Amino acid sequence: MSTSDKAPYHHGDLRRSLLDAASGILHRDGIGAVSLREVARAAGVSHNAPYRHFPSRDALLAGVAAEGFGRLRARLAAAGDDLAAMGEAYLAFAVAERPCFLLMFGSSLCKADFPDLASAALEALRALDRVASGRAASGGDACESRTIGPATLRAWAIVHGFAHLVADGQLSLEAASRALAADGTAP
Amino acid sequence: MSTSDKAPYHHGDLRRSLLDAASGILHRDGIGAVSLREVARAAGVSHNAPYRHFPSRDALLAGVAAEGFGRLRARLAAAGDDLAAMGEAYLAFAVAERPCFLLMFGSSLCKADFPDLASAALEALRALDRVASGRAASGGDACESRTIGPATLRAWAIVHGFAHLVADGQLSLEAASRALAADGTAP
DNA sequence: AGCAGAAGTTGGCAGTGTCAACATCCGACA
DNA sequence: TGTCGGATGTTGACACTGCCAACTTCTGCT
Repeated sequence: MSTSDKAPYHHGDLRRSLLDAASGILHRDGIGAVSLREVARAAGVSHNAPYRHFPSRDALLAGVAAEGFGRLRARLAAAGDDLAAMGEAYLAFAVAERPCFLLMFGSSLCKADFPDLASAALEALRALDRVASGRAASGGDACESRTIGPATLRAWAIVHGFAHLVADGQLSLEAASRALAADGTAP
Repeated sequence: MSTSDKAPYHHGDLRRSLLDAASGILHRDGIGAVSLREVARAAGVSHNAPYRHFPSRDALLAGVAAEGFGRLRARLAAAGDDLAAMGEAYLAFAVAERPCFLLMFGSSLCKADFPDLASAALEALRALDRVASGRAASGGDACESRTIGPATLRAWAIVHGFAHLVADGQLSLEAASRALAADGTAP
């Protein structure tokens, strides 16, 4: 409606608009407020248009979550090869994008149902893995979760635990950040 | 309908029945299936009866979650004063009561809205705190989360992180358990 | 030029949470 | 003992949701 003044053929790029609208509502009003119809309304289309791009509400949410993992990955990558910095970045993401973080790691979406989501998640964690298992140095018996090393697992659990506690409001970012730094992601 | 054959006055003890029914549905079909109407149906009352005992669906879920924290507390207490055992117990709870665990630590319930829930949660963690901060031995500058010590925070974050990863199906219980033991809840 | 199919719309159904008004039954008080 | 207040449970309704089916409109390709 801004780039073109002629109301393009159909819409131009719904799907993108839907993802953006959903993301906006998610951050503004929480996951409970993200209904297919509300999203459609926000995108200016009829209540059934989303079904041409997403087979279900959960599929839309999975799309939003997958993009969230993309942003998380970017943040982790920006932290370079410093494990501690990555932990900070993880935490910062959980705070800055709390609703999305909760969506990404919440139970509402079964990752098995959405391969794209699962791979986006794995992709994000791989950054963490690269650094953490490089740091491990010692032996390398691949843990049974074959794509992620044991050192990563430990680092991930700590950071993820703090992130959840912060996201749940049970802990302040400062306290978590301090505890994280003191803990020894760098033992 | 079993203890009395006469269909008692009103119901006897709805609220208890509602909590049980909700808990049953939660564990059987997941949180999405726990609707006020379904719970009422399972308890054999009309769709509006629950409102005499819970002001909203979330309040019912908060009640279920609070009882979950009670059971978690019992498990932690049963682990005695052994921090490692408590970690195992925490993990075991997350697996055995996965749906309830996800409800308890999920984002759907805002603890600020349900004081009973919040206090039940705190009560459960206090057991962890007692042992962990006893273990800390060193200085004791109370962390800003004044009811929980910093040593607890760290232990909690690790255990909680693993529990979430397991509950999300991203990690097997065995792997988490192994990593947890190796990690050093006993540094 | 015209057509197959993608993209979007209208209408409808079953299910939900919540509110309001009504019925029933217990316990307390006269 | 009889009656009445309030707690408990019921019926009915409303707005909202996800999803399905049938219909229209537009597009890119032959």
